Amino acid sequence: MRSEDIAKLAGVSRSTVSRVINNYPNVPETTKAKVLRVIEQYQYEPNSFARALAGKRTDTIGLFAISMNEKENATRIYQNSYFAPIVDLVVDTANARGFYVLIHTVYSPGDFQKIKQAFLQKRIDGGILVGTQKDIELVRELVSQDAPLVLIDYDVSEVIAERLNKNHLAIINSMDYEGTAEAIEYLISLGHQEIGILKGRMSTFSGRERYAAFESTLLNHGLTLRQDYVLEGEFLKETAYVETEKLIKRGKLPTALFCSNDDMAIAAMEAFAKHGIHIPNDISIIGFDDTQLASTISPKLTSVRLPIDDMAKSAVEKVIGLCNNEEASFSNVSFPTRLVIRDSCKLIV
Amino acid sequence: MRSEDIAKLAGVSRSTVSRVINNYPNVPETTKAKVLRVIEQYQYEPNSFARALAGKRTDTIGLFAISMNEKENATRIYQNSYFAPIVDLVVDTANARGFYVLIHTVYSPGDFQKIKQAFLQKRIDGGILVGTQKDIELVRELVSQDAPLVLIDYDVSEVIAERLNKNHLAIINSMDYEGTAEAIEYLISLGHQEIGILKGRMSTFSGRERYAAFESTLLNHGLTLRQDYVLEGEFLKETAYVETEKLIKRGKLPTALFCSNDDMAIAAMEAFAKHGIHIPNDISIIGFDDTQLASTISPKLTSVRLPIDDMAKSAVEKVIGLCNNEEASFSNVSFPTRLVIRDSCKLIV
DNA sequence: CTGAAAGCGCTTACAG
DNA sequence: CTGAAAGCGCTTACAG
Repeated sequence: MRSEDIAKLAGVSRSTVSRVINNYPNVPETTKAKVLRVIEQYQYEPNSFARALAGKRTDTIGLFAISMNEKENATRIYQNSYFAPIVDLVVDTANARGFYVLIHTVYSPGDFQKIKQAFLQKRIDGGILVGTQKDIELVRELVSQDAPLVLIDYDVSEVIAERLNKNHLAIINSMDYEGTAEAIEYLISLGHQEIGILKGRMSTFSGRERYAAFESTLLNHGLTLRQDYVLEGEFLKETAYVETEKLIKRGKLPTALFCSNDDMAIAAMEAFAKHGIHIPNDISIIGFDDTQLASTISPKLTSVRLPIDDMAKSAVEKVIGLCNNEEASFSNVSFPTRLVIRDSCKLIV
Repeated sequence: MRSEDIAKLAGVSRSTVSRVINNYPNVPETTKAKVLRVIEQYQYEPNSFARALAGKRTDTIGLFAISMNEKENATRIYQNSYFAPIVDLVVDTANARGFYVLIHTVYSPGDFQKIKQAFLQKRIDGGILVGTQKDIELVRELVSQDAPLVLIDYDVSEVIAERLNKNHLAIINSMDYEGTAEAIEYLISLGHQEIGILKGRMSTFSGRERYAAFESTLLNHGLTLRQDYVLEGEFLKETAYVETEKLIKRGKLPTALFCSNDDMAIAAMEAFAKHGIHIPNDISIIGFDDTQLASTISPKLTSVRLPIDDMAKSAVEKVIGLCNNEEASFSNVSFPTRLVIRDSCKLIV
């Protein structure tokens, strides 16, 4: 069933069928109704490729999940508590707006080619990039072609410094700096003076932000930052576990440990438990991300909730807006985090 | 950059460029090399829509996640421990085979239309349907058009009984019946004689299979099936929690409880914990699915592991095979589960 | 081995 | 208001 067939059945030309389908104003209600009836009856759907080829959009956006850390179990990206809700919200929001979502994972630099391809082959109108280690050169190439692009969790100053073409570009972040500061302030308000940190991967924007906020909040309060309380966790459970055990073996513990994500917080809790160190009585723990596990483990973990829902929804709105040319050509929005207080931190007297 | 441009630059015709791109045998190495060099140099990618329109495939498969249970938090489908790994494996497997994945969620019967549309608009070469309550009428419509289709977790006898056109159709299942039987046999081998069940949603294939296996394994061993030990859990945490509390209030407990999924097992554990009933000393618990949480909670949950990886990978292989017409027109494969023994079941003496 | 031409199924100025 | 025609960028018999 092609538009030609519909045209014949309705006694009009293909042009008119097309006008009806695309809701052009200059077609009288009666012809419109006539055509629509036939379309309805035969469940006609215009061929999306022919449409796109003839100049219409594809009504498809790309969602590219980048995970290039060899240490992570690379084949489990959508089970990750960070990616999963993003997929959820992006797909739902896009679907609700009548867009399809093409989803692709990037595990190696070679896979970046696939992102470019999706654009060059005109498979998508725009794309959302999420995950660690976005390749600035790829981004440069994409934006130089005016491909509508949204970056989630990206350092804006890098974009500025690199003098990227900022047309059709949007950047979505969470306010990790402020969120971390709030968490540390909370610990301080409980009376903690000796606070340690499990750092995230410093090659990521969020890893750097969380550490920077930790450092400056301590300094602002005149607290000392002991280097043996600074653990390189790299956002990974295994690394965090090992580092925590090293800390324990060194003898002296901080009274509180800020963990740059929940995975590491849980690993630390396991390490402490194994050595008979009780949470929160012996040491207070605070996580980041507020994953599902945070409220499930015992004791329940106090954590900083990431505004993933807002970020994902906003990313879709932005990319659709950019495709429609109804968005300002460059935007940069950050959503606030929220400290969720549970049972893993203790008041010091 | 169009094939025409490449042709000019390489000093050949569009036909030849096309032949090179599609790897036709009848083009000499030297012309091939000449053309490839230009393609390389300009990073040319053929327009996917023009290709598809001219008869080539789209190299895209659809993944449709169906979740129509109003009680579930419908907007969280990809965070579900069942869907998330399927998305993972489907996307990865498809990407590795050079296919893109179009992903769409179905929350209401109206959304089914979107699946049909994706096919009618020729956006995809084939599709994978996963989730509860697949609409048999939709499936009938799709298969009647010979759309390559793979159904995950679907009752084969229904397909047979409904006399569907089985061309270009494949069905992938897990061996829930055998898995459940193994779990119950295990409990019996530990000495349990009074075994209860938290049932899944009986409108789903897996819900029915798991219950049927429970029932017949008890009977096979001459054990009685007490109706007050049969709880309607509907696969939901909340329902399971309420039903477990009712069981507790009734006074007499079974010595073991088989839960048709881990979510319900965890809810039951919470209910028992609240009433001071100890696991596994007072009651043994066994779950199904072996989700991430099973190995995290305390005590660690014994559970039946679903072969989700095999299922998802196989689904992609099947759908690609069907698109290539290299698969038998109908197939039906089931993968075995595996009982993962942890700490939630006790030997009875 | 290779090019000219038709065709895939739409949209959109253009002309009326 | 509406149709004939050109064009989107490919592929593929067809002819040579």
